[in-house]
Amino acid sequence: MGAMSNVERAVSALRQMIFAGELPPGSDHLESELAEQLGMSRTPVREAALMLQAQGLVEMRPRRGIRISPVSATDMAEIYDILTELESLAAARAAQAQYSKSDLATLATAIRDMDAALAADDLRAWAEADDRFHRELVRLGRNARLSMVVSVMRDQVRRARATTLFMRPKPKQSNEDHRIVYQAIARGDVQTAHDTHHAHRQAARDMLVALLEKHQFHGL
Amino acid sequence: MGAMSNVERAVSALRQMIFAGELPPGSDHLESELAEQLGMSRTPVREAALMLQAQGLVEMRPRRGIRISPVSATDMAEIYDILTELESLAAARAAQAQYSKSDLATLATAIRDMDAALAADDLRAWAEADDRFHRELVRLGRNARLSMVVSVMRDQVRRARATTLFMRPKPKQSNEDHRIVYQAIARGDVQTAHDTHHAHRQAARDMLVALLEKHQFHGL
DNA sequence: GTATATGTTTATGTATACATTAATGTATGA
DNA sequence: TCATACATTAATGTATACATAAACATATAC
Repeated sequence: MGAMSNVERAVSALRQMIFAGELPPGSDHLESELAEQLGMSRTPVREAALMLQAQGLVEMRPRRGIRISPVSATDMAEIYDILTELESLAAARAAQAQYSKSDLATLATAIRDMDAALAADDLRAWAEADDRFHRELVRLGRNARLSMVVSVMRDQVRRARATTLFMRPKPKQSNEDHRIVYQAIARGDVQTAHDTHHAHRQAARDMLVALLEKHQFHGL
Repeated sequence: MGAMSNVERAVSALRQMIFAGELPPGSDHLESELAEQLGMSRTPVREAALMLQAQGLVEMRPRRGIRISPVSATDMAEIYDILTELESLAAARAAQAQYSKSDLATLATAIRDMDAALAADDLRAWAEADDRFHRELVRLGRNARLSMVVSVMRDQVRRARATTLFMRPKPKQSNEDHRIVYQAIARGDVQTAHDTHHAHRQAARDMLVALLEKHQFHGL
């Protein structure tokens, strides 16, 4: 029925704990501890940790336990550089694909939700809709591997957001950019879709890196 | 001494077998079979398979065994699209970094080796030097995550090369491109480095995809 | 002959036991 | 006091045993 293996349970539980900050960046955890917490044996925990390690969320170090990977300003710069290139390509491909208005409904909804969240000053809701927009954008680019890579990178960004979301300036220009990208895709303007999104992500990168550097989240 | 775990041994053995074609694309293998072949228990084989799965080399399907991932023309298009963007970024960053001639020695050597291999009509040697060039280029871009992603993608390309290397036209333009990229990096010409490499990879993509499509390597 | 239900097989998912080995603590000597 | 060698500890790496559940085959009904 609820055909979900313990490994899957462990993966999503650990992810949740990491994103919630319950397992703080840089902290170490024994396989046996985590296994007990999750009510299962070490085996599925180990396998889950291997998967999360492949996604850069944890590092398994011999005899030191499972370390929750820290995210430094440098890391964030690396990640955003990758996101910038790959998402821009996805935007270009989406524009090339000649999608109909109804194909783009999810994008449009996300944009409206961001507007609403911003008007209501609800940053959490904004971040959620922003995620939704970017995920859908990449999906429209129709490259399964690219989607995978981007989603792994976005996971790592998400972890820093607890820190950055309430320190960064209100994302006003951001919504403007999204709208331009959306319209470019709708009318098949490949260049504009690509370049606008590229600039959008690059701006976000510079802002976030500066923020993290300023607040000395270097090794955290 | 030779501190190498069975998991590591399993990973490199399986990689070798996959690249050598000993485990053909699309074939299925039981954990227990592989374990016996490698002279170890299922546990390290399973862990190795999980890692290779994260890199897209195999797929673990419940009760069907470990499947060696096939690489179709569509897959190749996806992979090259990613390689194109990320390697071009690396080229741009390398040009930005103002490397000295001696920093670029490895690149230069790779180019010379490609020339020599081409003159001697030794395609294997050419492919090896070509790999070396691209690996070094990415390294010079100084983005650890990007290097990782690119290396995973390149592994998948390598698997198709057994098929494509001797069917494709002689890589003559290729060497020309490499030289232009090298010179652009050496003089700090970011735009040329980026654009030339971008076009270089895109041309390779189109050629390879056409080749694979023609020879109906769709599901293989 | 087809389709459904039932039984059998068997590969995997998980738990557990054990071997290995790195890290820590202790003692000895200078 | 400090350094080195040794013993101890304990976490991981690996093997193994077993429960589970999917795939296959068989049989039965229509």
